[in-house]
Amino acid sequence: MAGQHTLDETERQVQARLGDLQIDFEAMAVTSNLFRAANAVRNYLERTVLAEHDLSWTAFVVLWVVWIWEPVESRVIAEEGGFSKATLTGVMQTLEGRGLITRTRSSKDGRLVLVKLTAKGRKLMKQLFPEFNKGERLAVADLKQNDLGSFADLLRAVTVTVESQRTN
Amino acid sequence: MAGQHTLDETERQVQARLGDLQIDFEAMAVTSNLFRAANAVRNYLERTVLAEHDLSWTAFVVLWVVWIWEPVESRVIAEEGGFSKATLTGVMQTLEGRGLITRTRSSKDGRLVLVKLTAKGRKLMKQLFPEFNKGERLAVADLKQNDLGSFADLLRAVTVTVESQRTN
DNA sequence: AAATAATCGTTCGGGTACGAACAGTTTTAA
DNA sequence: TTAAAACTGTTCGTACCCGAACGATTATTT
Repeated sequence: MAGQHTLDETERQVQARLGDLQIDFEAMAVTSNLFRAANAVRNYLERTVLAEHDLSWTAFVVLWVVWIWEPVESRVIAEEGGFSKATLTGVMQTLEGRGLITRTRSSKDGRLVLVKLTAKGRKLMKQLFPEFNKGERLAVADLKQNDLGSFADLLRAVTVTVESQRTN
Repeated sequence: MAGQHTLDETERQVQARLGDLQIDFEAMAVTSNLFRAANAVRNYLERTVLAEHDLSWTAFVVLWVVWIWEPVESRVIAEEGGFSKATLTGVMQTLEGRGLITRTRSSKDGRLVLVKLTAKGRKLMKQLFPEFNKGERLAVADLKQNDLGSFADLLRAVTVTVESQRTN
């Protein structure tokens, strides 16, 4: 477990520093555990499944999105993966250099770049994704099967709420 | 919303590429939504509350842990925050340069470094944390109050499961 | 006491990660 | 049909972020 301190102890310390200011400790617990969990799962999968294929988390997500939806515009990859276009450019340069994807400018709309997997990329994903999914299964192994659906729904609700706040 | 495609459509595409290979789609949905949610919340809070104080997410987490538990060893900060010692060193150098924390080598154990907030750091956190918590509250605003506790428990369970897998 | 092992924080190298500014393309206004 | 606005992907600068290797310190063996 990451934290050594109990939740109660943490709450006491926060109140000691803020006096009687109202703090929503349940919201605090959700966000802090959200990050701990996401980080833990990411680091675990990067160290095990992905390290064997010399891939970062983001590189894998890019490959996965392209694998499922190719040919696909850069913009869509960034949205689906949840990272910025700037980040995506760098990651795709790496993947293109390793011969896993190709980028071609669209003839319909000169602003768009269409991304596809190479044969090498497809072969990699066909082997890698089942291994990756095995890791995902392991990450939720201690949860009741019955909870998984509502768990995913809660996570989705957080995403929707927060993204509706975007100024754009 | 980040993804434009439905869950069903995604599952169909995956199966089309893997034939009859068994895939745990519920586990897949949990991890993918876990990251989407964590990323969305992080980016939102970085763009709003933290940007006003010119702080990154990680820098804030470091300040928060130190604020609550000072004086505290580097090792504990990395554990509580869920990032590596290497990452921590860089972030703390930034924070020390901005006069928000101090680092002193322990006299009891020459390997340890003890971290504290400066007066400036404490003043910052006293103002910043309530703002930050308001953002956290907003992120879970659309969830039923009744679900928050079990949601945090599910997240914690994932962390525990994954971290028990560490080879160490 | 001397050798060995364990622990801690830093450094190093490479790969993300972001917002802002940019150039090129397409769409919309006037 | 020009001019203005919107959109896409890249570049730039700065800051993370990690594992591995390292030097320093402390604990454990023998």
